[in-house]
Amino acid sequence: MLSLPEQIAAQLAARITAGTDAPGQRIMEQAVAAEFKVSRGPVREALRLLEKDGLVTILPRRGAQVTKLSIPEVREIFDIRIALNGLRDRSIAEDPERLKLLPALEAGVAELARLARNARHSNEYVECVFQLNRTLTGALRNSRLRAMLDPLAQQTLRYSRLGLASELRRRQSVKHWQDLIKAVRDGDGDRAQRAAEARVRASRDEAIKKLRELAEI
Amino acid sequence: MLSLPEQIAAQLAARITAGTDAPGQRIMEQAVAAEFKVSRGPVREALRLLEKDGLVTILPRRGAQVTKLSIPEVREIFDIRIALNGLRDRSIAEDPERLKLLPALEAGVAELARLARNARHSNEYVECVFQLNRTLTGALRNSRLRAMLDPLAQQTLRYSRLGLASELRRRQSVKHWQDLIKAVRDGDGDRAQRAAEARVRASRDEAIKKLRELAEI
DNA sequence: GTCAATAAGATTGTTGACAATCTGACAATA
DNA sequence: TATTGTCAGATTGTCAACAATCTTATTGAC
Repeated sequence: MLSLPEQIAAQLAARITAGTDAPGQRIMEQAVAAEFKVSRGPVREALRLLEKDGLVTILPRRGAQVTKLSIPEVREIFDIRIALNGLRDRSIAEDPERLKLLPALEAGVAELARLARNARHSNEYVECVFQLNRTLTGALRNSRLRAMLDPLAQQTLRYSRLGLASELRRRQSVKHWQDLIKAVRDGDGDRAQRAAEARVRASRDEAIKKLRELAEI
Repeated sequence: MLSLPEQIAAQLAARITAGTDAPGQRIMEQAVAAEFKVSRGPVREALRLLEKDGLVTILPRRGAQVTKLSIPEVREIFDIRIALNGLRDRSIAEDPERLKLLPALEAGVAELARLARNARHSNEYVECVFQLNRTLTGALRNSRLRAMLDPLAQQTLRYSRLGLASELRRRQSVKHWQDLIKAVRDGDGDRAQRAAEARVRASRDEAIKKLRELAEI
């Protein structure tokens, strides 16, 4: 069961990733406390949890605001994801029990391939990628890497939902996922790492290109 | 100026990295509050800060304890450091303003080389490595990577102080640092990343070997 | 008209008390 | 003897009020 602060954090996180709460918007303890019918204590803690995930920024004596993401910051997040997803997928591929994961991965990638072919399924596609990543991250033995990856995945969700990936890009991405599956099946950590890095790197370049276009308008 | 929770967290962190507070030891809010002559609120927040750094583990309804580090967990921390230090040093080497850093780096590595030659300077050596890492991490433009590296550096300090590095290992490490400096001077991100990865990887293998020996006794 | 000083209001930081939950010991039962 | 139930003490979780600080609007001087 989730603690009170965790419940509050989860609800606020959903709003932020969905875009209901816009970047830069202030979040006041009092207001949230009133809304959830609790005192400010748990709300304070919920905001600290969200800060850990990078979804809000806490300014001393000035409260919390929904984190604004500049292009260099988005780039930095992607660069970190390249490094850590590479490590994650290498660990998975070298795990003796990796074969248990394969059915779920294969099903996820097959679904992904289906969704990638139709531009209208943009939201489902994004959701499917998120779930695939969750499957992999959840399979990690030790939890420190997972604790670092989860916030990054949530951050990524924030702008993935803007529909930044072109159809060409999505097909390329499916290819990378298939490479990864093969590497996991063979227990080839090097190849798994390279496939993950290539995938996130391509994702980064596409996202930044799109964000630049958006910024010019 | 540091906030009250930050001050408390800093003092507790110092005790933990110094080993005064042993792994597994419970930390009770009441006791800490009494010691620092504050109420439990700021102490609570300080413990949350330490949890973010991985120095304490918070168990629901059971308070905080100094994080215990198993060998697989230490290995995981090193693996993450390989990935993120690689990214860090690549970013530094590709930064147009990297040349400003060189004097400080060169001085630090010269000092390191001096300390590496004498086994008695083990503590100073560890401290010098820590400072070199701080110099590099502090030079990062964006802060998210820094926010991830700082806790890892602090964790590393916990077992570096056990004197795990042999003299041979330290000389090898100096070599890696020198490679890094050259790569930074040349603006060669690839080489900087490889040097960093090699350094931390060697550090990991040595530390794990030593920990296994310690575990057997 | 612009800028700085000031004061009122709003918001976060801290406190101490109360409520909910957990731990460990002891006793009752099979 | 082993297991389960209960109880007291200890500890964390939550709350509401107070203090410290910041923001904003207003006033006055230049």
